[in-house]
Amino acid sequence: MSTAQHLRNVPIFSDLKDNDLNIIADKMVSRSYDKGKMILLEESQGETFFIIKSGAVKVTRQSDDGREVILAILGESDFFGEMSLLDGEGRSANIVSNEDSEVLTLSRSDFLDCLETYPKIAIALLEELAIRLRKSDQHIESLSLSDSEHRIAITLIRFAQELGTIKKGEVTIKNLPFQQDIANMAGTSRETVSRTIKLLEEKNLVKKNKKDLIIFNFDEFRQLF
Amino acid sequence: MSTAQHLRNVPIFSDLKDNDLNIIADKMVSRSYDKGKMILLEESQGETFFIIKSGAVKVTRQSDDGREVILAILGESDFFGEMSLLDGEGRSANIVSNEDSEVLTLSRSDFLDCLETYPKIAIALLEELAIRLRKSDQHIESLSLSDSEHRIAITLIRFAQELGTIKKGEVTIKNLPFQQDIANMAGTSRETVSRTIKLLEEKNLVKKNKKDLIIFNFDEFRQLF
DNA sequence: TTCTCCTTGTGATAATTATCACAAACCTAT
DNA sequence: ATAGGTTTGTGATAATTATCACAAGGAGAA
Repeated sequence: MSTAQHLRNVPIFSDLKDNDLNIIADKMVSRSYDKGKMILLEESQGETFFIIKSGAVKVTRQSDDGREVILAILGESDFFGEMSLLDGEGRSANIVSNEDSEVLTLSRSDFLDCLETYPKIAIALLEELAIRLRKSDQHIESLSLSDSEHRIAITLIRFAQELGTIKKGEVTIKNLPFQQDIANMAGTSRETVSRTIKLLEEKNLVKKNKKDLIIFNFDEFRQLF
Repeated sequence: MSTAQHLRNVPIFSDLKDNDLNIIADKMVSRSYDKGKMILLEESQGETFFIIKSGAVKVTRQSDDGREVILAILGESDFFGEMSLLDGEGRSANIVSNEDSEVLTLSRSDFLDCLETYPKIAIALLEELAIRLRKSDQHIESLSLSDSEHRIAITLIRFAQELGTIKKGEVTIKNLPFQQDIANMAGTSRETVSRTIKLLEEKNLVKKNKKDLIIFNFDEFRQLF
């Protein structure tokens, strides 16, 4: 698939005319990262905008003693790197390739030019940031007000929405992330994740199947948490 | 002060020419809210953009059983209401007037017109949203990885940065918010806030003075937490 | 297959923090 | 100044969750 065709799938570019899309596509450079590779380091200066062509990345922050929080997992057609381009501050998070991934990159100046030239892109980007902010707010709420069972369930809901496939009310999350990653998203410990998923199974809300997790009744499940 | 003069202080409008500023100012309507009044209700449809002319507001989310998280406290020249205008979703938070406040409002369509007409506003707004997202990320990190002492200290640092006055390394937070509000921001209980502030006083890091709180050495304090 | 490494399950225990219950301190208006 | 309403301080206790320790399970390499 051509670069322009990839961009077509990215919400912030989808409003553009073919012609304009090609102009931008020409400025982009493709890079690949093996699973586990660090793509962006916290603290470093932000000079690049990234769009995920294939694969997935983890957005994380780390404390001094090495524990990490996972802020988000981004997949195909998602983008990152925009924050420090926009506000000029250093990176606020690490980005690690979560599978072998290919990304398209745009330099700082080309990115900012784009925004000036195509107001529609800026507006679409605003929309996307608003969505992310909304998710962050929900995340903060759940960390502040919910116990670990709820937080873990909410994390599973997030995965279901992003990686799940629905089949008459039943959602299957293929390749559920490791318990440690779920714990790092839910702000709890690995052991608590293990115990809680067992609890949810005992309540007949979910079922594990090898590396997959099935949520029997997704609507009811969301209702509950 | 005229509406246009107020807008001049708002970062997202500060790049505009006087002329354009006046055009926008003409479209704005002023409203006032007494302390404690609900300005925006979670779940309701978002149709208005707000700029704070004077006073302060609390951005909160509430759980079913009535407990609340405070996501932010916004003051003069800050704005809110943009999120649901941008992504079309319902409100994601409540806004409550925290003091008697005056706000300027802009209708949905005027706001969106502004963004189309003045790309600079859209870019400045992107910048502001990036800053907010960054703060949210930090907030999530601290809720996930820190114990209550750290979270409370971080909350005090936030207040110091937003409401504090510095005097040779010493920051005074005038009119420290209620312990209950601090607790709702830090994701802990009111009692824990009381005990923790006492602890910080015993460590000679801060001192209470009536309704004010003094952080003796702000740089060191930030270092520690 | 078998060995090794990584991931998961689970009990026991410790640590942290919430909750409850008041008393004390502080405001504000009469 | 006093009364009534808020806000804060503090002990005792309970609940939740982290941590430690290790067994068991699974996946991939030799």
